[in-house]
Amino acid sequence: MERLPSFLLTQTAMHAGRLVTEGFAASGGRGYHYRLLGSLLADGPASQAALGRRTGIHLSDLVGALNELETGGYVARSPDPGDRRRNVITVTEAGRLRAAELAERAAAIQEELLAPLDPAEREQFTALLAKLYDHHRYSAS
Amino acid sequence: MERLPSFLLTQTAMHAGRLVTEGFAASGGRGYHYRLLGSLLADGPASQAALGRRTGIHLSDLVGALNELETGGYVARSPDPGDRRRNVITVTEAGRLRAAELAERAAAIQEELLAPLDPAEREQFTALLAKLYDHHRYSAS
DNA sequence: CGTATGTCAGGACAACTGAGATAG
DNA sequence: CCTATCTCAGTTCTCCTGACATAC
Repeated sequence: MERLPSFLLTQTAMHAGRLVTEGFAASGGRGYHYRLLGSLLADGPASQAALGRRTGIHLSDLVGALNELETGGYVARSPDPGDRRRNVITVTEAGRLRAAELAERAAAIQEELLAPLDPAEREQFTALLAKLYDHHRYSAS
Repeated sequence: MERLPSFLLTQTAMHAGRLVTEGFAASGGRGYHYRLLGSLLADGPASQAALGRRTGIHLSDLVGALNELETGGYVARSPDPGDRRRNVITVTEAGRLRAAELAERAAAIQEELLAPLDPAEREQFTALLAKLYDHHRYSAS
């Protein structure tokens, strides 16, 4: 049981989730904020639907997360002139600073999560996880 | 972002959780059932409080899961003669068969979860996860 | 007309909290 | 008196469903 991958995975992820929630809460943020700002900075402005597909965040939850980011002045919603159903989400200057702040937090969280692993093991672990993630991402749905 | 361990871990675990829930539901069971029967068979009968500590299942949730197992005739609750606050939980003969059935399911689930990894990678992955699990298990709390 | 988008209300599930009764 | 055990009611959190209005 203590060697069952599905068990180890879900238990460890639960702990990781707590680290993320608490780590970002210490900066007054949430994991979603980092994911969204990161995606917008890495791949450019996008509509909400596109953002949802990119980040894996559910459209229903996106609305709330973007409201929070907009209230903080970190992103702006502007109507897409080419398709009036869409909002184009862009990162503001404050959002850029905020993203850097959250990235620091994120790094600290990874450090805490992976503490017992040496650099080679961390690399291995991440690579194996990515393999699983990609496999299930494309085989499901 | 797609390389961030905490992200990969929680996303992959979410998928694993679904595989577990669906896989066991196909046999009319739950992940908790397998965890509990497995722990009882591996480490012997126990009180509910001890079982909770062994399996990481919350005491409140244990009550319900044991009710289900008891209704199915897989475990028996009997008062502990040495401490009348306690129920001693034992596995019945039917429970033993049930555990074997669920173990088969569990094996199929691991196979599906780890499908893209070769045997050596599976071994590595499990060992690294166990290292993380143990670390956080004993450093937290 | 059918499909995509953004919004909202609420359901399902698991983890957790708090309170109680009983026993040590 | 304080702590441990078992039980249950109910909160919280995330993920998800369904419905709606609007625009393509």
